[in-house]
Amino acid sequence: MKRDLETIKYTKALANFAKALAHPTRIAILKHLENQTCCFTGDLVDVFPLAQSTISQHLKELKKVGLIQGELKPPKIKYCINQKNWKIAKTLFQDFFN
Amino acid sequence: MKRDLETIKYTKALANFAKALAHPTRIAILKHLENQTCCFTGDLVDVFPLAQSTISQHLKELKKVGLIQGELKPPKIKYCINQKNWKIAKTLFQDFFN
DNA sequence: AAAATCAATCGTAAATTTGCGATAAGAAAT
DNA sequence: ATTTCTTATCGCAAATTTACGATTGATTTT
Repeated sequence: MKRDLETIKYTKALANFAKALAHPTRIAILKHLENQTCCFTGDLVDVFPLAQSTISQHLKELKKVGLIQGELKPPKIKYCINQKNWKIAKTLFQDFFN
Repeated sequence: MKRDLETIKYTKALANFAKALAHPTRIAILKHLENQTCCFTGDLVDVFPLAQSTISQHLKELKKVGLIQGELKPPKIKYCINQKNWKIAKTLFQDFFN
């Protein structure tokens, strides 16, 4: 194997997405967002048996990797899947598994 | 969302696979195994700038989640992709991304 | 039988992750 | 202006992950 820069970049990108998916709660949040189109932090706090701060932290991670985005609807925040990055992640995983 | 037992089981399984993929080295090891069909621990130690014990640890994680399997070829061990579980992981990710 | 080879495991340190309660920050409603 | 509502952030503890060198165990070669 060559392990050139392109390969390493691709590998890191995939590992980053995988890391974001590496927790059941974050998987469930994304599934929820897929079904509901969008939702507020509070909705998730009602669904999952976790503290509000914990949910917020998971949302932060998903936002950091770009899988979701938050839209200000004061005083709430509406979270949605970031379709562009979602597609990128999908493609990376598809390619990885052939 | 229902969050029934089936859903939770599926979610945990996917998160587990994701966790195994959540490190660039493990992604690269799997890619390497895909290309080479199979290989020995020592081959990987030559490819990656990591200690032998570290590579061994990553292999252990991949084995734990079932993505690879080791066949004894004394004094070496030949590692291969576990095709059955690979397919399962592939399907889980495919379903997840629709 | 002794030395060499290969890979797993142990022990340990540093970094990261996960979870919580408490607090802060922002806008809306009173 | 004060209170209320919603969510982010801080500070902290516990658990997990990552990496390494050293050691061990098993097998092969000498």
